Amino acid sequence: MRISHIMFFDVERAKRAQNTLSRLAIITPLDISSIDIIVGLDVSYHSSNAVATAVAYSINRKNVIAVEVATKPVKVPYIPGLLAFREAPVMFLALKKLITKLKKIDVIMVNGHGLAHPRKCGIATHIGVVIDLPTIGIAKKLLYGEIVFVDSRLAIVVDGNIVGYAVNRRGRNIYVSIGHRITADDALRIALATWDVNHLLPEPIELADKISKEYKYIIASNNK
DNA sequence: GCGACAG
DNA sequence: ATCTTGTCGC
Repeated sequence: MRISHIMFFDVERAKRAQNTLSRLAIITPLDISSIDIIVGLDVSYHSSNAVATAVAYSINRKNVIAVEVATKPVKVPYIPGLLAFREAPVMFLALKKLITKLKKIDVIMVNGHGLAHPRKCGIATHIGVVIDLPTIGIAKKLLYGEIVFVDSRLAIVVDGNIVGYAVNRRGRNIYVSIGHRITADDALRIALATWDVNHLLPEPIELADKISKEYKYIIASNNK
């Protein structure tokens, strides 16, 4: 039996890349009033294929504007802290398809963390820095950081700084963190502005997750 | 060495 | 993430 190339992933090199990318992450306020199009990014799997879905959601119209799906054989194992090297490549494929069909994108929401990460470079920050657009990380579980009560809110603190907030939904916490070109407060405002009270996740991510699972068999078989 | 560990 | 029926609880 031949050794799978999945074993040749260079962990130390990946961590060095994250340290480099994290230094390029920018924390800055957004003009909330002009924000409209939020893109949600998520990935599902079918056998050895990753299926990424990019959903463009309009805050003003409270509706989906466009959807694009992309697939790619998975070549990197899942290692906590290094998720971006497994999922970002296929997310970029779906994102590029979507960008060619839209006038503009205001913010991108990624399923995963941003600065709430051991090297301050979760997948949301990784993607944001690479394409230089505002990004927000949305995760169902905490990976890194401390939860601290600040002004009656649950703040995610890393190295003494608030990098995001935990939002209680359906009795469990959902973690919203800074990805790139945004502040923790603005990330929270935008997440709440797109959050359907009946759903566990903000709508762009909720929809990307559902659509990705809905089409993975069709897309994956179409990929053979 | 031990435990934790996004999707 | 994914493999999966019934089942406990609001």
